[in-house]
Amino acid sequence: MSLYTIAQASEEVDLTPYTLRYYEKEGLLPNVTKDSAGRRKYHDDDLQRIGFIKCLKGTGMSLKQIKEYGDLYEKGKAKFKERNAMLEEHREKILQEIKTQKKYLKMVEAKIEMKI
Amino acid sequence: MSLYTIAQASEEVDLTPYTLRYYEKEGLLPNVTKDSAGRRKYHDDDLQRIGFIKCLKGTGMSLKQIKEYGDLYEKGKAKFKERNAMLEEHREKILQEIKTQKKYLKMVEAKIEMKI
DNA sequence: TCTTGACTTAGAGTTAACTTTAACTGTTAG
DNA sequence: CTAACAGTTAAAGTTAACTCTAAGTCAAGA
Repeated sequence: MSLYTIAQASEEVDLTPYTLRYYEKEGLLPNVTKDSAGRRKYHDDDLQRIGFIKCLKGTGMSLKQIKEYGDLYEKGKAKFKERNAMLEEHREKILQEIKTQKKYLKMVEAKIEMKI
Repeated sequence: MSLYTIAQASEEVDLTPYTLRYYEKEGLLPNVTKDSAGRRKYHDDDLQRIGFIKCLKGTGMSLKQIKEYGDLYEKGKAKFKERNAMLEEHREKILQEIKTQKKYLKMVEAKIEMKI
């Protein structure tokens, strides 16, 4: 299968239909098409894009920034540099965040071991 | 020094005075005292507690849950088991989150390397 | 044909976590 | 003594990211 209704796409990417429509309204999913009755049809490309949106969001990027990234993506090669710079900056943020999480993990473990 | 005004405490823990008052209102800081003029005085204990709140919050625990944990903490030894169970569950959540972050990091790095 | 159910829209409502405002009080420097 | 300042309170406002409602459309099955 390579076309999905909103319910199927929703299932596939584990986001509610509400959220998918919201992302689209916010301009994060510019390529979702509609059938003759006006119902959304999601393509594999759309699902991949949603997967990457979830990745960016899950690592703390705001929807606003994700839209900026997506907008650059839409402009193709012309904006490749700018787009990759965003990703590289974000990569650093993730690395930093993992470090912080590890530090916090140690704090929680210390508290567990404290037994008071 | 071992007593801090709200401004000093705020500086120390890197949260605004607004946030400190808000945390207190939400019951997360039950031991902050006031001087004769009604102004808050933060003790080292309070700062430590705020530090641990930041740890829990930074690893995705909601203020509501943090309050629950704090409330158990206030009950001392009586609630030690329950409290530690919370921490151990949270520990698993952090471990899972670190895994997810690493997966997402790989996705971002793959996208950077893609050069398209 | 009727009705059921999944979709559509615009716009309102919700939640968490702050953040600010307004009106006020007590402390301190000149 | 007084002006500036740092604090106080209750309550309203803000923001991000959903989440839901209401009113309507369309296709498919009994």
